[in-house]
Amino acid sequence: MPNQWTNQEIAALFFRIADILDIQGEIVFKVVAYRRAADAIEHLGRDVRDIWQGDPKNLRAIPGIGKEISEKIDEIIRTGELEYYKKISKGVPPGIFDLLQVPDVGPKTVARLWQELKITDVAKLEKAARAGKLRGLKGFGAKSEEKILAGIEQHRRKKSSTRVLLGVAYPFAHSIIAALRAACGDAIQDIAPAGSLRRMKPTIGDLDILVASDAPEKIIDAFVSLPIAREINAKGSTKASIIADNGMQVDLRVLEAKHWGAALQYFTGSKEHNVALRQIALAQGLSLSEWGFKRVKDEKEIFAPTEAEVYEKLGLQWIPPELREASGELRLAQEKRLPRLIELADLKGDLQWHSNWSDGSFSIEQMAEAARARGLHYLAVTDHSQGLGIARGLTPERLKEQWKEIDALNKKWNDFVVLKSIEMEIRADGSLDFPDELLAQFDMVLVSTHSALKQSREKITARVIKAMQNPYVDIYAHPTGRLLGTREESALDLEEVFRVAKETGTFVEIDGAPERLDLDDVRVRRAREVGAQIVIDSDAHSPDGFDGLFYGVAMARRGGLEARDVMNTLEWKELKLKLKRHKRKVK
DNA sequence: GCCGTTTTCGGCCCGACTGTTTTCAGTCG
Repeated sequence: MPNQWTNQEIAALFFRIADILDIQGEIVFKVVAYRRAADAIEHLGRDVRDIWQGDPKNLRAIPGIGKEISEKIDEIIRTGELEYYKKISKGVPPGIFDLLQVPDVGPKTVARLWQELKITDVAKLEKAARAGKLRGLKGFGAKSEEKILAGIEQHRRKKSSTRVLLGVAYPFAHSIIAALRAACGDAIQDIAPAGSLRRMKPTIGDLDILVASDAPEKIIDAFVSLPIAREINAKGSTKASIIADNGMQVDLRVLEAKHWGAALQYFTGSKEHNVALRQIALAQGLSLSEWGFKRVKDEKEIFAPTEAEVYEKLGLQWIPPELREASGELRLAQEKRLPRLIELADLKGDLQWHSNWSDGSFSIEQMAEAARARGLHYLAVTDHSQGLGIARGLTPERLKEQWKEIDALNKKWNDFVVLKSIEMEIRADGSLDFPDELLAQFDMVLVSTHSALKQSREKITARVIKAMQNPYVDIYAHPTGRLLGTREESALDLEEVFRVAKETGTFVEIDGAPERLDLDDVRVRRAREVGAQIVIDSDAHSPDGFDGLFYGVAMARRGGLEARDVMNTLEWKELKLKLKRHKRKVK
């Protein structure tokens, strides 16, 4: 029986090996190789055993994994241990790794602190710095001590603060942009968020905002004078950094319009995408930086005023920011085969949201009018079923009352329809909250789990699969059950779930609620590869909550989905034909 | 350690900043 190391655990081990080699002064390329391999495993989207299948050679299909590392993974899967790690980690104090996390303390510094001063954790480092003992090291002065103490302080702050949800950071960034536009008017030639926000990652660390302007002082002054600026970290002639009143760090950079394209590309990242892009540039005799291109042979500068020109110059299609994670997008752009990503406007309906019949705050009519105003054509009401008592889950009796209300409402519009659905609880034993006779009367049925989320992989997977095999179950919602920053994913075997979803014709959901964003990009990509059909829902509990569709679409875009991959881009009339219950009828 | 329409050996992204240096090493993003 193979042991159950997760991808994340295997990745963490290789990251740790990289740190040890780094401190030991191993050549950086070897260190980088381990980090690249760790990163690849972390973002695989499927269990590494599925690729392994008993033969380490299979693993070499994964970019960044060659002979040595594939054999190490093989050893970990087979034995649950890694001799090489035991060997190199011998005698390495565990506090060393925390030291590496302190800003301005890198592997070289850690090695010297450890060997020359016997400093093996952050507490000892702080003590030594305060006592003025670091300046004894060659190349260290009083300023180095100050810098390290400041770094320790920052490290502590960072450790205690969590990343901010995309659903919070996105509107916040755009409010800053609006405020700068209002304050600076024509002085702003262009302005955009960069970094992980522009790539629409589920959580955001710092905000990066880029401005093209000929009057940088004016922009910088306006920025540090914003009412939301609680502290000013740095203020120079072309960049500034503040801590906002919500605790987020916001960095602003101002540059000339001729550098805009290269700078926007550079600051959007990801780092891995940029590294790969520069390699492509180099192969064409071009050196790429945030300032533009430089021809290697004669150092001639070539500007890229727009981002499209950066990619075009390299013979690539422009790559949407959501895809820039070095997960195959560059090859697709070279072959001019990038997907035409889904957009918010492609969605015709929302298949999960809640009214005041259960734990929502607004009536079905209020929610429907809000959705209609956003351009949607249908909504499937999905209040909770009785099994979720805490959310005032519906009994069959109350359900019948709700249906009367829905029937009456549907007389109101001829361009909009409210459908009868339910968010039905899959009980811990895999049984469902309602009998099939009742399920048959819904327009569609969505299922999910809210309890016993810590069941073993086997148990929870079997539970979900059993539900998906029910002929009246149409959608499996927020599959992993994660709550960002609050609750880990369940141990569910998603590969198996996607496979069964395809086989049974059950849709899997991307839940766009900002605290969920479940599925994430990696899983979305894998779901499509396996052949599962996907829907995007808001899980709204109020009219504002329909913003969840926008964030859900962002996850779909990150996962490379086109409109045709998402079932609720269809009008209800067409979607209906895709449901199991209808397919069965026409057979 | 990985990888190959310039290579199975010899490369492996780029620039800025900092502090301590008289030319550079380390760190960061």
